[in-house]
Amino acid sequence: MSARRNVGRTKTARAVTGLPSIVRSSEALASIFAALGDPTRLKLVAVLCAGGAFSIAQLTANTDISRQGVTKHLHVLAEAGVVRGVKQGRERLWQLEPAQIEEARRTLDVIGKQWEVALGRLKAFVEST
Amino acid sequence: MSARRNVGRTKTARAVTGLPSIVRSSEALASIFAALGDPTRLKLVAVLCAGGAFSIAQLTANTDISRQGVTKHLHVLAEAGVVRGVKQGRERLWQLEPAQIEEARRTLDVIGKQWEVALGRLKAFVEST
DNA sequence: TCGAGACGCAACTAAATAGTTGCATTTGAT
DNA sequence: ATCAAATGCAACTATTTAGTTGCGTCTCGA
Repeated sequence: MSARRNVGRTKTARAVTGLPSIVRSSEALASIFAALGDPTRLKLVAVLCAGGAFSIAQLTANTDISRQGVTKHLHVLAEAGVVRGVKQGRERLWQLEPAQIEEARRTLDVIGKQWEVALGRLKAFVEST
Repeated sequence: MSARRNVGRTKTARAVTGLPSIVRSSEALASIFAALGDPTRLKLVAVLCAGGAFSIAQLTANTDISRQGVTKHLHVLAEAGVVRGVKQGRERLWQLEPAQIEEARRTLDVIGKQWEVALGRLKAFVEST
């Protein structure tokens, strides 16, 4: 796979040196966003953020898909660390893992702030004629 | 598509009535998260959040994939409203659309806060024996 | 004007994903 | 002991997606 990569390369858009931990471990971060990037999973998270621990059967009742479908989505969320399931008797109870949500939020915060700062610099530069 | 939905339905995990605009328009929101849910696209966003406007050729120079691959990713980001491209001469310059980023951040904020509140209630309930 | 740089479009491939069905396993309650 | 509830596991299908190649178009500059 991959031959003749970078068709049309030019001057390289470096100059973006100070990017924090966004780029590093972008794999894990992207997996968090990807986990949230599906309507069904987003609804599951919305239900779970009520703070309780719900069984698969309970969570299935809110969706239009089969129990096994919900199970798959839960595993995707768990893989990304957004959610955690604990076996309790004959059912498995799922709950949010807020740390990962928090990390994603922080990332978006950084992106937004960087953008603001950059806009500020640009404005200052334009006005410094 | 879909036959025998909701296999194993039980009591329905309602009781989650006050969920704000997270569930509503979950399609659009999910598309934002999905757009960020890919390492290549996350890196593109990281570069763009430096505040400048970069051409496709420039952005391609930072990745391991072809120019057309980058173009596709940019279109995914644009579809989600995360990014915007403006034609300028013979090149198209892409820049961030911080409003969407902000909306995603706010959503994660709400989720986290709801979780905290719910945990607080749970703790209070447990201690109110 | 004409060549090269930057891009757009279309077709195609391979892999991932969402969703299903069917059946086996565990466990609580009668 | 036994039945039903709740889940787990595996195979399978269809759609989406990431990435490619090839070629055509537009536009700047010598």
